[in-house]
Amino acid sequence: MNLTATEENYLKEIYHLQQQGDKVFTNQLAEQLQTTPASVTDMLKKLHIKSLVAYERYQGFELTHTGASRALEVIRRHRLWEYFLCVKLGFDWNEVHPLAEQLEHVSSVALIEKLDTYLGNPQADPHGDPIPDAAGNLPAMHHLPLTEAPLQKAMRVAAVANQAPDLLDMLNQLQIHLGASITIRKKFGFDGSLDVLINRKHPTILPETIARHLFVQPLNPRS
Amino acid sequence: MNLTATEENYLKEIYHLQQQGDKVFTNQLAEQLQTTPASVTDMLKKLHIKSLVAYERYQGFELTHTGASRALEVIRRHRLWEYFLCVKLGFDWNEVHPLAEQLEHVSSVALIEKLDTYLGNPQADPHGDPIPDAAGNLPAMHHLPLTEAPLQKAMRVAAVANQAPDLLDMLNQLQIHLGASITIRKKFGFDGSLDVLINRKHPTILPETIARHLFVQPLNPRS
DNA sequence: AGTGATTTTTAGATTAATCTAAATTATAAA
DNA sequence: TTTATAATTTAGATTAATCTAAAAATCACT
Repeated sequence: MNLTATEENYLKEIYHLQQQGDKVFTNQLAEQLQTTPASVTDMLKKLHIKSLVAYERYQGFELTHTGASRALEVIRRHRLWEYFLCVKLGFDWNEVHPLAEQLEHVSSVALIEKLDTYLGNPQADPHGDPIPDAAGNLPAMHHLPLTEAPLQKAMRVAAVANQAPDLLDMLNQLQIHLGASITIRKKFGFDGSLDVLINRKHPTILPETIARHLFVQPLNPRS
Repeated sequence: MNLTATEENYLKEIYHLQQQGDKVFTNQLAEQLQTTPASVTDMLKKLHIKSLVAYERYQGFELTHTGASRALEVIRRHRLWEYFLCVKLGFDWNEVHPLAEQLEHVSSVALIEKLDTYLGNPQADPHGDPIPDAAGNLPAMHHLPLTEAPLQKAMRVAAVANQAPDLLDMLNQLQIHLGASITIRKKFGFDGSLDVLINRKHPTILPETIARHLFVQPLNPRS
């Protein structure tokens, strides 16, 4: 069955929220989608009837198998377009999210498969987020949050877990891009801030609010 | 002011209908948009209030200067996406129209300008239709309909004035693509059918219903 | 277990786009 | 110039998505 752009957005957000704690709640989703709890309830009833979410009033909800698979299709489209916008059209990584939000709702299997081929079947989008394949499988990523990385060990930035343009803009300033090297020199107990070396050259204090969104991997990953 | 996808579609169709006879009428537009005359009237009132069409009840209507300029923006986006789909993604010219109908409504000036640059500022889409520049100027094309081309003279196919997949499919079969050569050997007075030579090799009878949609130019155009 | 605060849902409207059926205006032909 | 036909508009509903305000359910704490 065909979904509206709005329905697709709901599924996508529910999917993302499920990544941290399996049940999702009305207010949580309303905030994420910048809408009211009442609107969320309305939409949930509809998605429930379509068997895309498992929903019981007042009890929270989660995607059904079908719902998750539809969500992954949208995420696949979103990330492929982001990749296209950066790599082919030369957009900066902090500009592509809102454009991909629009492009992801263009519905055509043939279009996405040809785009994927044209781009060379990329594994991750410009923020390092994995791109599901046509069957909905997510390539495994071996990341850990920078806040949990070992001290004194150079790590490679592999993903940024937040698309906020302001964050990406700040990372640009700090010369932190995908592939950049970060070495933690000291962790401050007071607020979790990190004293780091960026690209083996620039010492910087990284607030925990930033570090939390950075995902890294060892410089020579084997597994 | 921002327009909805529906409003953009109305403007685009009005623009196309104005190309043949300046005033446009309700039923005409309703048929083109596959909707009812009542819906057209509703929308016209809205577009009139927004100063995009000059409209007086029962008297037909036409685009204002602003309306025409907005229509050309949509046409520009449509044709650039068609070009992208054919040239970069490898779609066939008879498949791209419905996809471009969706992509054309993604609104971002930056996106279209980067796409245009990436494609090398093409002058025409895969059907030979000229692509307006960012300022809304249409590159002049020097075409004439095949039905009015001289006899015994090899002509180059420069445009197809109808996107119907069935027509394009038929042209594929006949080996008529953009750039193909057509020589009219005889014109039948009975129904206007043409006896032609395609690509200097294949003699074929071309019904007037097909010929009407083909636009050609002399093989070595100077002007 | 009782109660106050929080979360969620319902009730009732609103806006954009659409439709059908009825009424109105224009047009063309006798 | 009347009148039948065709084109267009209006009136009144419908559907999807949204909202505010009020009601209901759950939760958390004493």
